[in-house]
Amino acid sequence: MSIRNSLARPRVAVDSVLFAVERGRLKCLLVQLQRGALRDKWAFPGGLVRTGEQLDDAAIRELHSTTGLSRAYLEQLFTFGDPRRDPRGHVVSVAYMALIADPGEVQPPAGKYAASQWFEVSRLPPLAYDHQLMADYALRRLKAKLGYTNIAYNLLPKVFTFAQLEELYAAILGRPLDRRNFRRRILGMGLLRELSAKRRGRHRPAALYRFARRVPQVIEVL
Amino acid sequence: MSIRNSLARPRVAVDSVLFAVERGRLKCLLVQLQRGALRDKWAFPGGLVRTGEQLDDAAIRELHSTTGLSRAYLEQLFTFGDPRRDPRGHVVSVAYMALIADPGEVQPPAGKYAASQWFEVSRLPPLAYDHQLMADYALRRLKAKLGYTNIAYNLLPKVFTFAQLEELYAAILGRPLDRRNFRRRILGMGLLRELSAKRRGRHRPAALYRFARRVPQVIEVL
DNA sequence: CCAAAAGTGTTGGCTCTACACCCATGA
DNA sequence: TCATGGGTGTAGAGCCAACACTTTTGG
Repeated sequence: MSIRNSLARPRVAVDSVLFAVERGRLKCLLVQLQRGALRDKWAFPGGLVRTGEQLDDAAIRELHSTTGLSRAYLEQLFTFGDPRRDPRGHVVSVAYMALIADPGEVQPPAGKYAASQWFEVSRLPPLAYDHQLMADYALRRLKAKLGYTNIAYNLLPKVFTFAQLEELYAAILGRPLDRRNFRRRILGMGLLRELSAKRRGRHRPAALYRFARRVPQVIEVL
Repeated sequence: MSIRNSLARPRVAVDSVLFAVERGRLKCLLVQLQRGALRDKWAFPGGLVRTGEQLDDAAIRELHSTTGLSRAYLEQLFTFGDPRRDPRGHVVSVAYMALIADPGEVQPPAGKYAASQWFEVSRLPPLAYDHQLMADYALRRLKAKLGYTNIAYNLLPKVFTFAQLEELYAAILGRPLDRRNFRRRILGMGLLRELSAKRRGRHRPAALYRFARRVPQVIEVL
Protein backbone atom coordinates (compact mmCIF):
# COMPACT_ATOMS: atom_id res chain seq x y z
CA MET A 1 0.00 0.00 0.00
CA SER A 2 1.32 3.44 -0.86
CA ILE A 3 2.39 5.87 1.80
CA ARG A 4 -0.27 8.22 0.56
CA ASN A 5 -2.94 5.64 1.21
CA SER A 6 -1.75 4.65 4.59
CA LEU A 7 -1.59 8.23 5.82
CA ALA A 8 -4.78 9.66 4.42
CA ARG A 9 -8.05 8.57 5.96
CA PRO A 10 -10.58 7.02 3.61
CA ARG A 11 -12.55 9.71 1.88
CA VAL A 12 -16.31 9.67 1.37
CA ALA A 13 -17.96 10.17 -1.99
CA VAL A 14 -21.41 9.81 -3.50
CA ASP A 15 -22.23 8.56 -6.99
CA SER A 16 -25.65 8.66 -8.60
CA VAL A 17 -27.16 6.31 -11.14
CA LEU A 18 -29.65 8.63 -12.83
CA PHE A 19 -32.42 6.89 -14.74
CA ALA A 20 -35.01 8.20 -17.14
CA VAL A 21 -37.22 6.58 -19.74
CA GLU A 22 -37.23 7.92 -23.26
CA ARG A 23 -39.36 6.52 -26.05
CA GLY A 24 -39.86 3.22 -24.28
CA ARG A 25 -36.19 2.74 -23.43
CA LEU A 26 -34.70 2.85 -19.98
CA LYS A 27 -31.62 5.05 -20.03
CA CYS A 28 -29.06 6.21 -17.58
CA LEU A 29 -26.74 9.16 -17.61
CA LEU A 30 -22.99 8.76 -17.84
CA VAL A 31 -20.29 11.40 -17.75
CA GLN A 32 -16.90 11.22 -19.32
CA LEU A 33 -13.97 11.75 -17.00
CA GLN A 34 -11.64 14.54 -17.95
CA ARG A 35 -8.58 14.02 -15.82
CA GLY A 36 -6.48 11.34 -14.26
CA ALA A 37 -5.67 7.78 -15.13
CA LEU A 38 -9.26 7.13 -16.15
CA ARG A 39 -9.49 10.02 -18.58
CA ASP A 40 -12.16 9.55 -21.25
CA LYS A 41 -13.74 6.64 -19.38
CA TRP A 42 -17.45 6.79 -18.65
CA ALA A 43 -18.78 6.87 -15.11
CA PHE A 44 -21.74 7.97 -13.03
CA PRO A 45 -21.66 11.55 -11.82
CA GLY A 46 -20.43 11.94 -8.26
CA GLY A 47 -17.89 13.49 -6.01
CA LEU A 48 -16.61 13.91 -2.50
CA VAL A 49 -18.88 14.62 0.42
CA ARG A 50 -18.03 17.84 2.22
CA THR A 51 -17.62 18.07 5.94
CA GLY A 52 -20.89 18.93 7.57
CA GLU A 53 -22.88 17.87 4.53
CA GLN A 54 -25.67 15.30 4.42
CA LEU A 55 -25.12 12.42 2.04
CA ASP A 56 -28.33 13.18 0.17
CA ASP A 57 -27.32 16.80 -0.15
CA ALA A 58 -23.97 15.82 -1.55
CA ALA A 59 -25.68 13.59 -4.11
CA ILE A 60 -28.01 16.41 -5.14
CA ARG A 61 -25.18 18.91 -5.29
CA GLU A 62 -23.09 16.71 -7.54
CA LEU A 63 -26.06 15.94 -9.73
CA HIS A 64 -26.86 19.62 -9.96
CA SER A 65 -23.36 20.60 -10.87
CA THR A 66 -23.18 18.11 -13.71
CA THR A 67 -26.73 18.15 -15.03
CA GLY A 68 -28.32 21.38 -13.85
CA LEU A 69 -31.05 19.36 -12.11
CA SER A 70 -32.21 20.93 -8.89
CA ARG A 71 -34.35 18.03 -7.74
CA ALA A 72 -34.77 14.35 -8.41
CA TYR A 73 -36.03 11.32 -6.58
CA LEU A 74 -33.04 9.97 -4.69
CA GLU A 75 -32.59 6.68 -2.94
CA GLN A 76 -29.50 5.31 -1.31
CA LEU A 77 -28.47 1.95 -2.74
CA PHE A 78 -25.29 0.57 -1.31
CA THR A 79 -21.87 1.68 -0.16
CA PHE A 80 -18.82 0.52 -2.03
CA GLY A 81 -15.66 0.49 -0.01
CA ASP A 82 -12.98 -1.54 -1.73
CA PRO A 83 -9.82 0.48 -1.03
CA ARG A 84 -8.63 -0.24 -4.59
CA ARG A 85 -11.81 0.83 -6.31
CA ASP A 86 -10.31 4.23 -7.10
CA PRO A 87 -6.69 4.33 -8.28
CA ARG A 88 -6.20 7.69 -6.60
CA GLY A 89 -6.68 6.30 -3.12
CA HIS A 90 -9.16 4.91 -0.67
CA VAL A 91 -12.55 6.41 -1.44
CA VAL A 92 -15.68 4.97 0.09
CA SER A 93 -18.57 5.69 -2.22
CA VAL A 94 -22.22 5.80 -1.26
CA ALA A 95 -24.19 4.91 -4.39
CA TYR A 96 -27.58 6.45 -5.09
CA MET A 97 -30.30 5.81 -7.56
CA ALA A 98 -31.85 8.97 -9.00
CA LEU A 99 -34.98 9.20 -11.13
CA ILE A 100 -36.36 11.94 -13.33
CA ALA A 101 -39.30 12.07 -15.68
CA ASP A 102 -37.73 13.81 -18.62
CA PRO A 103 -34.18 13.21 -19.83
CA GLY A 104 -34.40 16.54 -21.65
CA GLU A 105 -34.09 18.36 -18.34
CA VAL A 106 -30.42 17.50 -18.20
CA GLN A 107 -28.00 20.19 -19.36
CA PRO A 108 -24.49 19.58 -20.68
CA PRO A 109 -21.92 19.53 -17.89
CA ALA A 110 -20.16 22.72 -16.86
CA GLY A 111 -16.51 21.95 -16.23
CA LYS A 112 -15.84 18.87 -14.20
CA TYR A 113 -16.56 16.38 -16.94
CA ALA A 114 -15.77 16.25 -20.63
CA ALA A 115 -19.26 15.20 -21.67
CA SER A 116 -22.47 13.63 -20.49
CA GLN A 117 -24.72 11.31 -22.43
CA TRP A 118 -27.76 9.09 -21.97
CA PHE A 119 -27.10 5.42 -22.65
CA GLU A 120 -29.56 2.64 -22.96
CA VAL A 121 -29.19 0.53 -19.85
CA SER A 122 -28.78 -2.61 -21.89
CA ARG A 123 -25.95 -1.08 -23.90
CA LEU A 124 -23.61 0.63 -21.51
CA PRO A 125 -20.02 1.27 -22.48
CA PRO A 126 -17.25 -0.05 -20.21
CA LEU A 127 -17.43 1.89 -16.96
CA ALA A 128 -14.72 3.30 -14.71
CA TYR A 129 -14.16 2.26 -11.10
CA ASP A 130 -16.68 -0.29 -9.88
CA HIS A 131 -19.50 1.56 -11.58
CA GLN A 132 -20.73 -1.48 -13.43
CA LEU A 133 -21.56 -2.98 -10.04
CA MET A 134 -23.48 0.16 -9.18
CA ALA A 135 -25.38 -0.04 -12.44
CA ASP A 136 -26.36 -3.65 -11.80
CA TYR A 137 -27.38 -2.89 -8.27
CA ALA A 138 -29.45 0.13 -9.26
CA LEU A 139 -31.30 -1.71 -11.99
CA ARG A 140 -32.09 -4.61 -9.72
CA ARG A 141 -33.46 -2.26 -7.07
CA LEU A 142 -35.52 -0.30 -9.56
CA LYS A 143 -37.08 -3.44 -11.00
CA ALA A 144 -37.92 -4.76 -7.58
CA LYS A 145 -39.47 -1.54 -6.32
CA LEU A 146 -41.73 -1.19 -9.32
CA GLY A 147 -43.57 -4.19 -7.98
CA TYR A 148 -44.43 -2.96 -4.53
CA THR A 149 -44.12 0.83 -4.43
CA ASN A 150 -45.38 3.82 -6.36
CA ILE A 151 -41.82 4.67 -7.37
CA ALA A 152 -42.87 4.93 -11.01
CA TYR A 153 -44.33 8.39 -10.42
CA ASN A 154 -40.81 9.74 -10.50
CA LEU A 155 -40.35 8.62 -14.07
CA LEU A 156 -43.57 9.97 -15.53
CA PRO A 157 -45.11 13.38 -16.09
CA LYS A 158 -47.81 14.37 -13.61
CA VAL A 159 -50.53 13.24 -16.00
CA PHE A 160 -50.21 10.19 -18.21
CA THR A 161 -52.11 7.41 -19.89
CA PHE A 162 -52.21 3.78 -19.00
CA ALA A 163 -50.29 3.00 -22.16
CA GLN A 164 -47.45 5.23 -20.98
CA LEU A 165 -47.39 3.58 -17.60
CA GLU A 166 -47.36 0.14 -19.15
CA GLU A 167 -44.58 1.12 -21.55
CA LEU A 168 -42.57 2.36 -18.56
CA TYR A 169 -42.95 -0.90 -16.71
CA ALA A 170 -42.14 -2.93 -19.79
CA ALA A 171 -39.05 -0.84 -20.48
CA ILE A 172 -37.71 -1.30 -16.99
CA LEU A 173 -38.62 -4.94 -16.56
CA GLY A 174 -37.37 -5.71 -20.04
CA ARG A 175 -40.39 -7.74 -21.05
CA PRO A 176 -43.86 -7.10 -22.42
CA LEU A 177 -46.81 -7.08 -20.06
CA ASP A 178 -50.35 -8.23 -20.54
CA ARG A 179 -52.43 -5.12 -20.82
CA ARG A 180 -55.50 -6.40 -19.00
CA ASN A 181 -53.63 -8.00 -16.15
CA PHE A 182 -51.41 -4.96 -15.80
CA ARG A 183 -54.34 -2.59 -15.62
CA ARG A 184 -56.09 -4.73 -13.04
CA ARG A 185 -53.03 -5.01 -10.87
CA ILE A 186 -52.17 -1.34 -10.93
CA LEU A 187 -55.72 -0.24 -10.30
CA GLY A 188 -55.90 -2.79 -7.51
CA MET A 189 -53.04 -1.04 -5.78
CA GLY A 190 -55.20 2.06 -5.56
CA LEU A 191 -52.39 4.43 -6.41
CA LEU A 192 -53.94 6.16 -9.37
CA ARG A 193 -56.65 8.76 -9.85
CA GLU A 194 -58.46 8.85 -13.13
CA LEU A 195 -58.96 12.37 -14.43
CA SER A 196 -62.06 13.50 -16.25
CA ALA A 197 -60.02 14.88 -19.13
CA LYS A 198 -58.94 12.64 -21.99
CA ARG A 199 -55.92 12.80 -24.15
CA ARG A 200 -57.09 13.53 -27.67
CA GLY A 201 -55.13 12.65 -30.76
CA ARG A 202 -55.35 10.75 -33.97
CA HIS A 203 -57.02 7.80 -32.34
CA ARG A 204 -59.44 6.83 -29.64
CA PRO A 205 -59.03 9.24 -26.72
CA ALA A 206 -57.15 7.77 -23.76
CA ALA A 207 -58.16 8.25 -20.16
CA LEU A 208 -55.64 10.31 -18.23
CA TYR A 209 -54.39 9.39 -14.79
CA ARG A 210 -52.22 10.84 -12.12
CA PHE A 211 -50.69 9.28 -9.03
CA ALA A 212 -52.89 9.87 -6.01
CA ARG A 213 -49.79 10.59 -3.92
CA ARG A 214 -46.51 11.71 -5.36
CA VAL A 215 -44.72 10.70 -2.21
CA PRO A 216 -42.84 7.48 -1.61
CA GLN A 217 -45.28 4.79 -0.62
CA VAL A 218 -45.08 1.09 -0.07
CA ILE A 219 -48.01 -1.10 -0.96
CA GLU A 220 -48.67 -3.63 1.73
CA VAL A 221 -48.58 -7.01 0.12
CA LEU A 222 -49.69 -8.84 3.26
CA MET B 1 -20.17 24.47 12.38
CA SER B 2 -17.06 24.13 14.47
CA ILE B 3 -13.62 24.74 13.05
CA ARG B 4 -12.77 21.18 13.80
CA ASN B 5 -15.66 19.99 11.70
CA SER B 6 -15.01 22.24 8.77
CA LEU B 7 -11.36 21.29 8.54
CA ALA B 8 -11.50 17.55 9.05
CA ARG B 9 -12.93 15.42 6.27
CA PRO B 10 -15.84 13.19 7.16
CA ARG B 11 -14.57 10.00 8.73
CA VAL B 12 -15.86 6.55 7.87
CA ALA B 13 -17.06 4.08 10.46
CA VAL B 14 -18.87 0.78 10.57
CA ASP B 15 -21.45 -0.32 13.15
CA SER B 16 -22.88 -3.81 13.46
CA VAL B 17 -26.27 -4.90 14.70
CA LEU B 18 -25.49 -8.39 15.92
CA PHE B 19 -28.49 -10.68 16.29
CA ALA B 20 -28.87 -14.06 17.88
CA VAL B 21 -31.83 -16.06 19.10
CA GLU B 22 -31.85 -17.40 22.60
CA ARG B 23 -34.65 -19.48 24.07
CA GLY B 24 -37.13 -18.25 21.50
CA ARG B 25 -36.25 -14.58 21.88
CA LEU B 26 -34.55 -12.46 19.28
CA LYS B 27 -31.73 -10.54 20.92
CA CYS B 28 -29.12 -8.09 19.85
CA LEU B 29 -25.84 -7.14 21.37
CA LEU B 30 -25.21 -3.69 22.79
CA VAL B 31 -22.06 -2.24 24.25
CA GLN B 32 -21.78 0.48 26.82
CA LEU B 33 -19.68 3.47 25.86
CA GLN B 34 -16.82 4.26 28.18
CA ARG B 35 -15.67 7.70 27.15
CA GLY B 36 -16.93 10.97 25.84
CA ALA B 37 -20.21 12.82 26.04
CA LEU B 38 -22.16 9.60 25.58
CA ARG B 39 -20.47 7.73 28.41
CA ASP B 40 -22.58 4.89 29.80
CA LYS B 41 -24.98 5.01 26.88
CA TRP B 42 -25.66 1.82 24.95
CA ALA B 43 -24.77 1.45 21.29
CA PHE B 44 -23.91 -1.12 18.65
CA PRO B 45 -20.26 -2.09 18.45
CA GLY B 46 -18.34 -0.29 15.74
CA GLY B 47 -15.45 1.95 14.93
CA LEU B 48 -13.51 3.78 12.29
CA VAL B 49 -12.49 2.17 9.03
CA ARG B 50 -8.76 2.14 8.46
CA THR B 51 -7.17 3.31 5.29
CA GLY B 52 -6.75 0.45 2.87
CA GLU B 53 -9.31 -1.65 4.71
CA GLN B 54 -12.43 -3.21 3.23
CA LEU B 55 -15.68 -2.20 4.90
CA ASP B 56 -16.57 -5.81 5.68
CA ASP B 57 -13.14 -6.36 7.18
CA ALA B 58 -13.56 -3.33 9.38
CA ALA B 59 -16.91 -4.62 10.57
CA ILE B 60 -15.40 -8.02 11.38
CA ARG B 61 -12.42 -6.45 13.07
CA GLU B 62 -14.58 -4.29 15.30
CA LEU B 63 -16.85 -7.20 16.11
CA HIS B 64 -13.88 -9.35 16.92
CA SER B 65 -12.30 -6.79 19.19
CA THR B 66 -15.47 -6.36 21.23
CA THR B 67 -16.90 -9.87 21.21
CA GLY B 68 -14.07 -12.25 20.36
CA LEU B 69 -16.04 -13.51 17.37
CA SER B 70 -13.86 -14.37 14.43
CA ARG B 71 -16.65 -14.92 11.96
CA ALA B 72 -20.29 -14.07 11.53
CA TYR B 73 -22.72 -13.62 8.71
CA LEU B 74 -22.43 -9.98 7.69
CA GLU B 75 -24.64 -7.92 5.45
CA GLN B 76 -24.44 -4.24 4.72
CA LEU B 77 -27.63 -2.41 5.56
CA PHE B 78 -27.48 1.31 5.02
CA THR B 79 -25.13 4.20 5.42
CA PHE B 80 -25.95 6.93 7.89
CA GLY B 81 -24.38 10.25 7.12
CA ASP B 82 -26.02 13.00 9.13
CA PRO B 83 -23.08 15.25 10.08
CA ARG B 84 -24.61 15.73 13.52
CA ARG B 85 -25.16 12.05 14.25
CA ASP B 86 -21.95 11.93 16.30
CA PRO B 87 -21.23 14.84 18.66
CA ARG B 88 -17.51 14.42 18.10
CA GLY B 89 -17.67 15.34 14.45
CA HIS B 90 -18.81 14.25 11.05
CA VAL B 91 -18.68 10.47 10.94
CA VAL B 92 -20.35 8.58 8.13
CA SER B 93 -21.32 5.17 9.39
CA VAL B 94 -21.94 2.09 7.29
CA ALA B 95 -24.35 -0.08 9.24
CA TYR B 96 -24.19 -3.87 9.08
CA MET B 97 -26.38 -6.66 10.23
CA ALA B 98 -24.48 -9.58 11.77
CA LEU B 99 -25.89 -12.97 12.68
CA ILE B 100 -24.58 -15.76 14.85
CA ALA B 101 -26.10 -19.01 16.01
CA ASP B 102 -25.12 -18.95 19.64
CA PRO B 103 -25.06 -15.85 21.82
CA GLY B 104 -22.78 -17.73 24.18
CA GLU B 105 -19.92 -17.33 21.72
CA VAL B 106 -19.62 -13.68 22.66
CA GLN B 107 -16.92 -12.82 25.19
CA PRO B 108 -16.93 -9.77 27.47
CA PRO B 109 -15.28 -6.77 25.80
CA ALA B 110 -11.56 -6.16 26.23
CA GLY B 111 -10.99 -2.46 26.72
CA LYS B 112 -12.87 -0.22 24.37
CA TYR B 113 -16.25 -0.58 26.01
CA ALA B 114 -17.40 -0.72 29.59
CA ALA B 115 -19.69 -3.69 29.08
CA SER B 116 -21.62 -5.69 26.54
CA GLN B 117 -24.99 -7.28 26.95
CA TRP B 118 -27.67 -9.07 24.98
CA PHE B 119 -31.01 -7.26 24.93
CA GLU B 120 -34.31 -8.48 23.69
CA VAL B 121 -35.03 -6.62 20.51
CA SER B 122 -38.42 -5.54 21.73
CA ARG B 123 -36.94 -4.08 24.91
CA LEU B 124 -33.92 -2.05 23.95
CA PRO B 125 -32.68 0.71 26.23
CA PRO B 126 -32.29 4.22 24.78
CA LEU B 127 -29.48 4.09 22.25
CA ALA B 128 -26.66 6.52 21.48
CA TYR B 129 -26.20 8.29 18.14
CA ASP B 130 -28.77 7.26 15.56
CA HIS B 131 -28.51 3.64 16.57
CA GLN B 132 -32.22 3.24 17.08
CA LEU B 133 -32.61 3.88 13.37
CA MET B 134 -30.06 1.19 12.68
CA ALA B 135 -31.90 -1.22 14.94
CA ASP B 136 -35.18 -0.58 13.15
CA TYR B 137 -33.58 -0.95 9.78
CA ALA B 138 -31.81 -4.16 10.70
CA LEU B 139 -34.91 -5.78 12.10
CA ARG B 140 -36.95 -4.86 9.07
CA ARG B 141 -34.32 -6.32 6.77
CA LEU B 142 -34.01 -9.50 8.78
CA LYS B 143 -37.76 -10.07 8.80
CA ALA B 144 -37.99 -9.50 5.09
CA LYS B 145 -35.11 -11.79 4.19
CA LEU B 146 -36.48 -14.68 6.23
CA GLY B 147 -39.22 -14.88 3.65
CA TYR B 148 -37.17 -15.28 0.51
CA THR B 149 -33.65 -16.40 1.45
CA ASN B 150 -32.00 -19.11 3.47
CA ILE B 151 -30.58 -16.48 5.83
CA ALA B 152 -31.91 -18.40 8.82
CA TYR B 153 -29.02 -20.87 8.61
CA ASN B 154 -26.83 -18.24 10.23
CA LEU B 155 -28.94 -18.25 13.35
CA LEU B 156 -29.14 -22.00 13.89
CA PRO B 157 -26.70 -24.78 14.68
CA LYS B 158 -25.74 -26.97 11.73
CA VAL B 159 -28.32 -29.56 12.70
CA PHE B 160 -31.72 -28.67 14.09
CA THR B 161 -35.32 -29.75 14.31
CA PHE B 162 -38.30 -28.25 12.60
CA ALA B 163 -39.53 -27.00 15.93
CA GLN B 164 -36.33 -25.03 16.38
CA LEU B 165 -36.65 -23.52 12.94
CA GLU B 166 -40.24 -22.59 13.55
CA GLU B 167 -39.40 -21.05 16.89
CA LEU B 168 -36.71 -18.99 15.18
CA TYR B 169 -39.12 -17.66 12.58
CA ALA B 170 -41.75 -16.93 15.18
CA ALA B 171 -39.25 -15.09 17.36
CA ILE B 172 -38.09 -12.87 14.53
CA LEU B 173 -41.45 -12.23 12.96
CA GLY B 174 -42.98 -11.67 16.36
CA ARG B 175 -46.01 -13.85 15.75
CA PRO B 176 -46.89 -17.52 15.99
CA LEU B 177 -46.88 -19.61 12.83
CA ASP B 178 -49.07 -22.48 11.79
CA ARG B 179 -46.96 -25.58 12.10
CA ARG B 180 -48.31 -27.42 9.09
CA ASN B 181 -48.27 -24.48 6.75
CA PHE B 182 -44.81 -23.51 7.89
CA ARG B 183 -43.45 -26.96 7.28
CA ARG B 184 -44.98 -27.11 3.84
CA ARG B 185 -43.63 -23.73 2.83
CA ILE B 186 -40.10 -24.35 4.05
CA LEU B 187 -39.89 -27.79 2.53
CA GLY B 188 -41.29 -26.35 -0.68
CA MET B 189 -38.33 -24.01 -0.86
CA GLY B 190 -36.09 -27.04 -1.05
CA LEU B 191 -33.45 -25.61 1.24
CA LEU B 192 -33.34 -28.37 3.80
CA ARG B 193 -31.97 -31.88 3.92
CA GLU B 194 -33.50 -34.34 6.30
CA LEU B 195 -30.94 -36.41 8.14
CA SER B 196 -31.42 -40.03 8.99
CA ALA B 197 -30.55 -39.44 12.61
CA LYS B 198 -33.21 -38.33 15.06
CA ARG B 199 -32.95 -36.21 18.11
CA ARG B 200 -33.78 -38.39 21.06
CA GLY B 201 -35.06 -37.07 24.31
CA ARG B 202 -37.91 -37.34 26.70
CA HIS B 203 -40.52 -37.38 23.95
CA ARG B 204 -41.14 -38.56 20.47
CA PRO B 205 -37.86 -38.30 18.53
CA ALA B 206 -37.70 -35.32 16.19
CA ALA B 207 -36.35 -35.53 12.66
CA LEU B 208 -33.14 -33.57 12.25
CA TYR B 209 -32.44 -31.28 9.35
CA ARG B 210 -29.61 -29.24 8.02
CA PHE B 211 -29.53 -26.53 5.37
CA ALA B 212 -28.59 -28.01 2.02
CA ARG B 213 -26.35 -25.03 1.36
CA ARG B 214 -24.89 -22.87 4.07
CA VAL B 215 -24.20 -20.10 1.60
CA PRO B 216 -26.38 -17.06 0.93
CA GLN B 217 -29.12 -18.02 -1.47
CA VAL B 218 -32.20 -16.32 -2.79
CA ILE B 219 -35.27 -18.36 -3.51
CA GLU B 220 -36.78 -17.39 -6.80
CA VAL B 221 -40.34 -16.38 -6.13
CA LEU B 222 -41.16 -15.99 -9.83
C1' DC C 1 -64.16 3.28 -44.14
C1' DC C 2 -59.66 2.41 -42.57
C1' DA C 3 -55.72 2.49 -39.45
C1' DA C 4 -54.34 2.82 -34.95
C1' DA C 5 -54.57 2.76 -30.28
C1' DA C 6 -57.87 2.16 -26.12
C1' DG C 7 -60.56 -0.58 -23.51
C1' DT C 8 -62.70 -4.73 -21.53
C1' DG C 9 -63.99 -10.53 -18.74
C1' DT C 10 -63.58 -15.15 -17.97
C1' DT C 11 -61.58 -19.44 -16.81
C1' DG C 12 -58.38 -22.79 -14.85
C1' DG C 13 -54.56 -23.58 -12.04
C1' DC C 14 -52.12 -22.54 -8.21
C1' DT C 15 -51.23 -20.85 -3.67
C1' DC C 16 -52.43 -19.66 0.80
C1' DT C 17 -54.84 -20.09 5.02
C1' DA C 18 -57.47 -22.07 8.50
C1' DC C 19 -58.07 -25.78 11.20
C1' DA C 20 -57.64 -30.76 14.95
C1' DC C 21 -56.19 -35.11 15.77
C1' DC C 22 -52.99 -39.11 16.27
C1' DC C 23 -48.09 -40.71 17.26
C1' DA C 24 -43.79 -41.91 19.58
C1' DT C 25 -41.17 -41.70 23.36
C1' DG C 26 -39.21 -41.61 28.35
C1' DA C 27 -40.40 -41.33 32.80
C1' DT D 1 -50.31 -44.78 31.38
C1' DC D 2 -49.44 -40.24 31.07
C1' DA D 3 -47.29 -35.98 29.76
C1' DT D 4 -44.99 -33.86 26.21
C1' DG D 5 -43.72 -32.41 22.05
C1' DG D 6 -43.63 -34.39 16.93
C1' DG D 7 -45.96 -35.12 12.91
C1' DT D 8 -49.71 -35.07 9.37
C1' DG D 9 -54.21 -33.60 5.25
C1' DT D 10 -57.96 -31.18 3.34
C1' DA D 11 -61.18 -27.83 1.70
C1' DG D 12 -62.43 -23.08 0.47
C1' DA D 13 -60.92 -18.54 -0.90
C1' DG D 14 -58.25 -15.56 -3.24
C1' DC D 15 -54.79 -14.57 -6.62
C1' DC D 16 -52.50 -14.82 -11.01
C1' DA D 17 -51.74 -15.83 -15.80
C1' DA D 18 -53.34 -16.71 -20.21
C1' DC D 19 -56.08 -15.35 -23.74
C1' DA D 20 -58.97 -11.95 -28.38
C1' DC D 21 -62.32 -9.06 -29.65
C1' DT D 22 -64.86 -4.53 -29.69
C1' DT D 23 -64.73 0.58 -29.39
C1' DT D 24 -63.45 5.17 -30.54
C1' DT D 25 -61.37 8.47 -32.96
C1' DG D 26 -59.01 11.33 -36.92
C1' DG D 27 -57.75 11.27 -41.40
